[in-house]
Amino acid sequence: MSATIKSVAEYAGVSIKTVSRVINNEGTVKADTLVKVQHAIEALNYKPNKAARDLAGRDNYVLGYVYDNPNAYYILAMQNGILDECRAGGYELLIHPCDASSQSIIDELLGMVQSARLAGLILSPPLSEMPDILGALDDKGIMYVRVLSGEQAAGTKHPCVLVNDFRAAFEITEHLIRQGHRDIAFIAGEQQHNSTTERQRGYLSALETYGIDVHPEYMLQGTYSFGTGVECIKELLARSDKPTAVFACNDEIAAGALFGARMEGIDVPSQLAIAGFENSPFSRQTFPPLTTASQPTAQIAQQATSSLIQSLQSRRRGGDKQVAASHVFVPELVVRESTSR
Amino acid sequence: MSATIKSVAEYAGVSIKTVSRVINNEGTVKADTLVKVQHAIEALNYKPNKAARDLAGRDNYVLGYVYDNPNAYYILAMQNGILDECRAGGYELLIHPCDASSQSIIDELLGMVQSARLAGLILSPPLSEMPDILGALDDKGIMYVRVLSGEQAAGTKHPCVLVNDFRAAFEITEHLIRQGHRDIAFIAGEQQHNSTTERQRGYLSALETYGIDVHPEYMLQGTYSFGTGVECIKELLARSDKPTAVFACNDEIAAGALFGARMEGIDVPSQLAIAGFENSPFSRQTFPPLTTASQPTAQIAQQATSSLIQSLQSRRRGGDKQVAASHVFVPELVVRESTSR
DNA sequence: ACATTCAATGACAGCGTTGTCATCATCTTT
DNA sequence: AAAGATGATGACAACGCTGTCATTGAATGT
Repeated sequence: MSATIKSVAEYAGVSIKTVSRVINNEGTVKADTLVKVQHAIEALNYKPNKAARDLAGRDNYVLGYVYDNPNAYYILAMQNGILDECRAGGYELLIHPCDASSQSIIDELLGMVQSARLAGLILSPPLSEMPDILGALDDKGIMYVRVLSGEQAAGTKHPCVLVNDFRAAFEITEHLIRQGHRDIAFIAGEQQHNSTTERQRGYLSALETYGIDVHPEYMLQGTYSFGTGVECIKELLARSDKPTAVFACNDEIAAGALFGARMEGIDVPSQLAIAGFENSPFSRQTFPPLTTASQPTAQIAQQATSSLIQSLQSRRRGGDKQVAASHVFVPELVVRESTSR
Repeated sequence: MSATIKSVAEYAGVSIKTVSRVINNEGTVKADTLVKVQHAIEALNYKPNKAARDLAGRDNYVLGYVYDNPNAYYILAMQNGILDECRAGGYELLIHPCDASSQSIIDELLGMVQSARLAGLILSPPLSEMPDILGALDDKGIMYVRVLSGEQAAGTKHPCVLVNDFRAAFEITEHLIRQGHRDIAFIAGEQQHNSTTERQRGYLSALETYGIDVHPEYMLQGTYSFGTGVECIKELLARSDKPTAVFACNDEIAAGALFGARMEGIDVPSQLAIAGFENSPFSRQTFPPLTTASQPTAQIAQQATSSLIQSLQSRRRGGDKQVAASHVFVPELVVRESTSR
């Protein structure tokens, strides 16, 4: 049927082990041998058999994506990005939704890694920000890559991909200020997500930069849900000193706030400006559409996955324990009608 | 580390081949031997090694989920249902988004099945309704299960799971009629989806049952998108004989219609009733929330997957070519405020 | 020139299953 | 009772790769 390592070896006139060295980038192959083998691989359109590699090697060519996040759009975008890179690198993906607040979450993850002999994990918030989990993985020598909120790499030996929520939140707040708003409320999601506190920091920093006093009563906190938006906006609009703008921690909260405002008979944007975060599809499907910040989730996922695969390869090659690279993405401001004057 | 077929065989005092027969349900094992082996498996907590099975067997323990559908909630719900069953049956899942209208779609699928040695495919609309694709798969002897719109099984040798869109659409239309509406518009999505025509049939059948004349100008057609809802509602509201109710083929269209109505200054539900279909999360996140029909997508996916796995097993056992079972689900009417009087 | 080291390569044994074919015990049939 | 058919089981190779260790040839040091 399809080419095997043996046929490639014969074609190139070397042993199968040398071909194995080439496909695994072991780096101990002479330059001209390397070329010969690569030619043979190309000529025969050889693809290593995953089952055989899994069976013979120490761990399987399978990565795990672990998440605890109700946001379907986010998950799907992450997943698609991960899948693209997995396919390119010959890996499979095991998808594992879980409950981060569960007592047994650590055992669950360790058990999963062991029983499926996973090569590595991709962690997105909030799991990527839980020291206990990371510590347990480190102890067992499990490879992983983290996607999380932050501005610069915390020097670990594991790669990570950062999303600069601080900066983006600053820009959204700045946008509202430039529209003339001074009474700007902030509705937060779960505090356990680092992105929540980062976005809050960005909000506060913008207020400070523009010399606007912080109004603690304007800062509310709930969950990343439509319901939180509805409740919080009601609370805000019940005040005698209503805010004129709201920055919600994500689009779902913002959509809820929009809904709530409308129920109270408040028009958006003329009486109240609302901004969200994430640029999820339904930020375009509200009336009016939401100003938000767009993060290239699929691209972030690709970057994370390819970093992980690279670490995996370098470890197999001999384990240079150097600090892994990290990448930073800054979400981009998207202005729509929910904040227009 | 963990138990292998060999350790189970020793423990049970049989050969490894007999253990293999047991775990594959080959059925040629004596009753008491069977019990012995099952005990051994339980005692040692034995799980067959997937890589070894893949390597030794004819095809891999991997199923493929192929889809062409922009609806994140639907896909994720399908996927979760499929994953649950896969895990239970020891299968992996390969996820493959694709473009159903592509010229090379058939080659793409066949190539994928061959190169990943997939055991079978799970097809959702519109792919599950394309005769060319099904024919090509049949020719190659590729196993698959279909999820599609319909009322009863088309007797094929492949299992299928049906969603009775006709019935549910009838009920939605009936609900509108009972609310006193007679001028009910219908906004369709892509005609290539069987569900579109089924829902349309249900709509027409309800009108007929209640002796209401069909008004062809009230029947519009577009895509399953927010934009279609916006455009179609504008067209409908521009008429002198405006409809008093709209049944949109899915929630996304309905949300667009709601949006469009509001832009035209029409209140929902007092001036116009709107119903959607699907019960996707954002049918709850519009103002007012949408009346819709709820289909248990994850459950449908589970049923489909377990049917497929069963077919696979029975084929391995000797290939009784009997007509495969099919299951029917009827989406359930969910009444919310967008149609209240 | 000779011993020593090191880089490059190969031979070969697994990895844990399934498929094929052979074997053996047990029924039927005549 | 002998022959054949049938059912249950086992021995063993094969699947395609990686890990280990041995071997080769060239470079280095003295």
